[in-house]
Amino acid sequence: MLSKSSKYAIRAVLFITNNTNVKKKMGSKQVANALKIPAPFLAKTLQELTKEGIISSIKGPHGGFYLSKQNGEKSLFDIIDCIDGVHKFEECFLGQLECNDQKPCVVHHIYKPFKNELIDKLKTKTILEMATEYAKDNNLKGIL
Amino acid sequence: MLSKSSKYAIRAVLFITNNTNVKKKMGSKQVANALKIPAPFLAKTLQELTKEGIISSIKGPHGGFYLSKQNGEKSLFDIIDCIDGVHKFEECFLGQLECNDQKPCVVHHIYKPFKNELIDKLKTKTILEMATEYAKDNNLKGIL
DNA sequence: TATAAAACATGACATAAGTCATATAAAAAG
DNA sequence: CTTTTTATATGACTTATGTCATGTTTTATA
Repeated sequence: MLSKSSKYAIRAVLFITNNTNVKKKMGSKQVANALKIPAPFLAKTLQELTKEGIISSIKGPHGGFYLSKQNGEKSLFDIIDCIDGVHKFEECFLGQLECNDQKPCVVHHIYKPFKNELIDKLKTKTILEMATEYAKDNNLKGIL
Repeated sequence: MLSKSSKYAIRAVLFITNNTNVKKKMGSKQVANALKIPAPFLAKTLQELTKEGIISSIKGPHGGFYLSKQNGEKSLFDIIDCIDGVHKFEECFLGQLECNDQKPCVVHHIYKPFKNELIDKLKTKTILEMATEYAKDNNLKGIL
């Protein structure tokens, strides 16, 4: 469903959220290592996110990527929109051109509520909230 | 999530189920036209399904693809297994190497029940049952 | 038995997705 | 003001997926 780029982006942003602040930035290679993601590929992705204002970056020594307060108010949906575009969620699970309550594909009534719940969470929760939830569910203590 | 091939295959098999029998077969081009699927591509896919015994075919004039009684007892999961392989369903929605109840990704608890319900339906219901359900939900009368 | 209709088989081509490499620009630090 | 560190920008390369084209085999039918 999501492209690898989007998946990488989401995981990277959550990681950056939980491990940086304005004082303590992080290079793309560090993130790539921690998440086992190909480094040059992630670098490009992080740049796109920076351009869209979803994360922040500073060049030069002790530079790197970090999350500003403003950045934290964005949503994971914004990330997907930035990388893949939104249409990902509008397609029928089985690829039917038309698929709705009147002309449903054979898994429509299973897929629809999942999709709605998913989109709702991705849109409603902020990046900061998501990162906090992640840290809690995985028993991570504070900032690294 | 599913590849285009799998989606094409599932839709084609359901269509064939509802529109053929041993006496009345159907060419791959007809199916392709009806479903707006690229014809030569579908032809290849239908051949793979035939080889796996998921659908049946007869060569020569008035030949074509059709569903035998035996074929109808297979499941949509068998189709996916044949085309994509099963691992499609084993991956984390966000691509984490490890993702389970102890170390969940941020949408794990939304994705998991959906996946379970989906797999259960795809495995449990026969092709024939699925095709019947489809026809009913879409108000299709009998065989074409 | 010759012809035609269809599946079958193979492979070439196109496109997109993902990966990697190189060069440039900015900024901190000495 | 030079060096070093890091982001930024660009593009080449690889792989997988999807699309299309060609020829071969089988079988009904005339």
